[in-house]
Amino acid sequence: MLRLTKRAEYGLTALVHLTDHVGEVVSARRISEHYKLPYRLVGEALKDLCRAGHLRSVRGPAGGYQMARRAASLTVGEAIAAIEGAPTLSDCDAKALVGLGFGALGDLDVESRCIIRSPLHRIQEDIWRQFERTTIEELASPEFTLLREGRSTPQPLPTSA
Amino acid sequence: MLRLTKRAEYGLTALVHLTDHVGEVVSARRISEHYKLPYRLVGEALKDLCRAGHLRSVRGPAGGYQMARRAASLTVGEAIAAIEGAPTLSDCDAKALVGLGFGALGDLDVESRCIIRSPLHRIQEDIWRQFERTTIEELASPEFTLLREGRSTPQPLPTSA
DNA sequence: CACTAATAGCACTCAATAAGTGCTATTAAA
DNA sequence: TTTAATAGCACTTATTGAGTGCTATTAGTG
Repeated sequence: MLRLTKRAEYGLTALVHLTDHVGEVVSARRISEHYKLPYRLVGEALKDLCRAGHLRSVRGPAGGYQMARRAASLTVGEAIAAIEGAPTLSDCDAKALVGLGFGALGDLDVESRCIIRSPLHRIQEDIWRQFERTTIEELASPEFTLLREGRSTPQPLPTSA
Repeated sequence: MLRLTKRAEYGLTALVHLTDHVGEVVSARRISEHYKLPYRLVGEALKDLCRAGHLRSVRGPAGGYQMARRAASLTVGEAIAAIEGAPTLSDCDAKALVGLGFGALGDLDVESRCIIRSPLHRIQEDIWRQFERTTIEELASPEFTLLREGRSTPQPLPTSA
C-alpha cells in the first residue's frame, strides 16, 4: 500500500544515528538496542548500505559502521535504492524500466493497458525526485528541513568532521 | 516496494476510459475486455470508486458506470484513497495518524525509534501532494500521454519545470 | 413472467513479497 | 585462543495483494 519496507526504515534510522555520531564506529547491535529494532534486520540493512558504498565497515570486536560520505551529500533516494531498489509505481512502469520502448513489449498492444503509464510515470518521477532531493542530513536534523526552500542562515551542524 | 496495487492501477485505467467516454454508461466487462484486464478485479475497483461517490452506477443489463464528477475535479489521490486507502510510508507514520502526539504511544519511548518520523512524514506529504495535484483529466488528456503514439524511442516527458 | 446481464457485497483461496532467522565464514581486538 | 563484530546467503514464516466463488439485487427484453 505504497510504503517503505522495514529494511529501508531501519536503514534510514541507522543512517540518522550514524550521522548524529559521525566519526564514531557504531555496531549494528548498538543501534538495534538503542532503537529497540530487530538486530539482524538492522544488520542486513547496514550491509546493503555498505555494499553500496554509503557506509564503511570495521570488522572484529569494537567493529561496526560509520558514514562513508557526508550526510549532506547522501540522499534518501540513494539509501532506499541501496536497500530495496528504485521504486516503481505500477507494473508497466517496471517493465518500461527494462524494455523501454513501447511496441517491443507485446504485452502492451490493443489500446495498451498503459494509457495511464506515462502520466503515472510523471508522478513517480516527482516522488523519486523528492527522495533524491532530501538528504540524510535533513533527516537527521528536522530544523534543517524547514530551511529547504527558505535558505536562510544554515546552522553549522556537528556533522562536519 | 513502494508501488500501487493492481486495483488502484485498474481503477485509474477505468477512470481514464470513463473520462474518454463521458456521458456514456460503460460496464466493467467492457472496460476489462478493452484493456485485457481481469474482469472481476476491474469490477471491484469500480465498486470502490462508486462507494466513494466518484462514480455513478446503473444496474441491470445495459448497466455500468459513469463519472459522477468532472474529471478535472477528481484527483488521482482521491481515486487511490478510495481504492486502497491513503498511503503511509512507514509504520510509525501509520500510528501517528491515529495517535498523534509522541509520548502517548508507549511504543515510542527511549530515543523514540521515530527520530526519522517527522522528516519522513514530510516526504510522504510531498508525495501525497503530487497525487492530489494530478487530476484524472490530466491522466486522460493526450498531451500527457505522448508516448502512446510516440512509437519510437520514448523521449523524456515534457516535465515542465 | 422468465431470462439475462449487469452491479453489490463479502468471504475465501492462492500467490507474491516482506519479515525475520539459521548457519557458516572471516576478521581483529583483548 | 576467545570473543564479538561484519559478510553472505539460504531458508522459514508472516503479511499482503491478486484473484475467485457465491449469493443477492436490479432492470432491460422477448
